[in-house]
Amino acid sequence: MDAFYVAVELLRRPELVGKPVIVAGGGPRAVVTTASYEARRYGVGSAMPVSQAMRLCPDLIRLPVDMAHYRERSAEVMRRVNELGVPTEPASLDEIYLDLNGVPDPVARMSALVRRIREELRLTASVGIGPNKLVAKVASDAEKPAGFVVLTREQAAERFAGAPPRLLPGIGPKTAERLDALGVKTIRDLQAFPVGELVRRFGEHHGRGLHDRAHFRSDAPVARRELKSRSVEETFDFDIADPAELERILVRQAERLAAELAQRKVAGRTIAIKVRLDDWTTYTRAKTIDHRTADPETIRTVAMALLRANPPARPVRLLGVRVGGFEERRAERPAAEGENLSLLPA
DNA sequence: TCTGGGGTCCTTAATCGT
DNA sequence: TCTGACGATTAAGGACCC
Repeated sequence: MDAFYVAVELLRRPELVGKPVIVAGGGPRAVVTTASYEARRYGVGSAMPVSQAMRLCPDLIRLPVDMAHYRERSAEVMRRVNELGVPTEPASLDEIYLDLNGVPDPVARMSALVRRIREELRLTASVGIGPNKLVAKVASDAEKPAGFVVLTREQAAERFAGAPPRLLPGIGPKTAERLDALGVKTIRDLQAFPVGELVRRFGEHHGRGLHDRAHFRSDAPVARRELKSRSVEETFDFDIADPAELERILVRQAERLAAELAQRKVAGRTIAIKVRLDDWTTYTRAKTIDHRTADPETIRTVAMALLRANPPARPVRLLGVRVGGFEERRAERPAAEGENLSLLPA
């Protein structure tokens, strides 16, 4: 979906259409969640501090985040997507992969879908069609908004050859910087870079991944993914140094998190806290217990023990709690002769 | 008035059992 | 009893994505 949160907001604020608009959190430390295309012309973009965005565009209109509403509108979109009856993989509220293998005329089906979304929901979507998720993703981004790009792997490798490596998903600021230092300025440079050298410098996995990506090779299946962890975290408007206050906040977060786990009917074995200090140093501390839990008392007690064992040395900017390890623990070890598997812990 | 919140995946290191 | 290989698990940090 194109500028999804803003687009949804503009449906109820039609007088703002055509103006530079952002959806952003409140408070002095908020960042931009989504910017309208008009705002982007000023250089405003996602993840930018709102303070900076306002400096770039003083007339910027700032709307608060209303996730519950975006979730509802997203469900309306996703219902229409899923009516195609093909395997899907939601990537977020506003992105979804479809496995169109075996679908007779995928281009026609997808343009009909986009038309439906436009006419029934008054929202615009962009589509990328390709032989794998990587090509589809980059193609869908290429002509936003309302783009519709169909490419083979070879066409993608040629069409984006002149673009910076940063265009490829998985290559972020750090990797782009390291590649730049190696003289790799474009995807073409990356395509030509010896894979052995990439492996030597970035490691087996990442190195080979960079080479494959540059050539738009990808074999990740379209498959729905299970939730692995759930967390609650909060950046304070003002840094907090008082340990008692931090503990009160942690208790609230633990209880909120437990409620969400219960609602989703999941439970986990690993409980972790996250602390970000005023100088932006961040640490996490985790403890894995012998059973899965969603119990507020347990989560609160473990989180509190982790905080007390690791008291922040400076004022705290962010505090959070996480529960992970949802999946069933499975003994991979082959059974010894005569061993009774049924006596093993779950 | 620098830098959110909710996630995933990978790497590295330590530890433990067979 | 010691040693090494190896696989699994845990912990911590970091890169990346929307």
